[in-house]
Amino acid sequence: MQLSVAVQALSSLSQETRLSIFRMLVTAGPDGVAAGKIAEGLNIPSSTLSFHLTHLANAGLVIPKRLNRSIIYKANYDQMSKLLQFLTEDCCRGQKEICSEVFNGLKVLQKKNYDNI
Amino acid sequence: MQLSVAVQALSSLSQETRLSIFRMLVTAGPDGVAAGKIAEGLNIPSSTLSFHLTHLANAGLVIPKRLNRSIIYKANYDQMSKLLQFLTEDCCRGQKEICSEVFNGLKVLQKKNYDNI
DNA sequence: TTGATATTTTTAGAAATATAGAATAATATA
DNA sequence: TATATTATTCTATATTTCTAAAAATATCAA
Repeated sequence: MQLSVAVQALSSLSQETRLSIFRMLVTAGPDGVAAGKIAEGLNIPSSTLSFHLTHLANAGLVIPKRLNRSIIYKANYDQMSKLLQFLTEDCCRGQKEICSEVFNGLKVLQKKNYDNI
Repeated sequence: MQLSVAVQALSSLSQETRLSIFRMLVTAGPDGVAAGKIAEGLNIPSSTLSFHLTHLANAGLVIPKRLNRSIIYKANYDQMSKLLQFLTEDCCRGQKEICSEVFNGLKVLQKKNYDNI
């Protein structure tokens, strides 16, 4: 992932409403969440939400798909994975002082949950 | 790490100049880099640099320390570690589709370099 | 204490971002 | 076709962020 692309993704996540949207979509999983349900859950006007969803979609972090009258948004796991790889490997160069806790944390999640890692 | 703190850290890294500064400081390691050297390396005016260094310091991502006439900046490994933990564990909930590549990437770095992980 | 060096703070203007109401578009249903 | 539903785009306004020159501060050395 290029620096400029990473900046765009980071910029998208560096806003409380958008980070909350992304977290909601990760939690929701592959089914995604309709725009209206997101707006309801976060209690924000639809036009404000739409602005943020467009931002996230431009950064490649979410993917919209129309289903009847709704538009379903899903977290783009692949793009987030690439951002995390950029941060750990490219930006932090795998430095043990930075990455060992992350590594250990993921190892624990791996043991806890067969669905993870 | 709280959501609002994560947002502040992400916001700090979501700007090309600041991300470049942080990468330079990670690469430099524990010795850090003097403000003047950073400005020289990135070819930016000192006042502009100072603005960005203050931003990074407020986000806890860098730590300044005066040494004679210079001010040496170091990457704060601990804060970056916490941000990465927030992103992988709290935000992405350790989802295998997002985190397995990160996990594998760090495992490879672990094997390659005794200094890492 | 004067001058040189290193950096920050102040300041101001330009640019980008965020918010939300109103208008518009797409889809579904009676 | 008329109406309701769902969401986006347009628009205006408010706010924040970025840039960099100018002024101020801190340190050191002669």
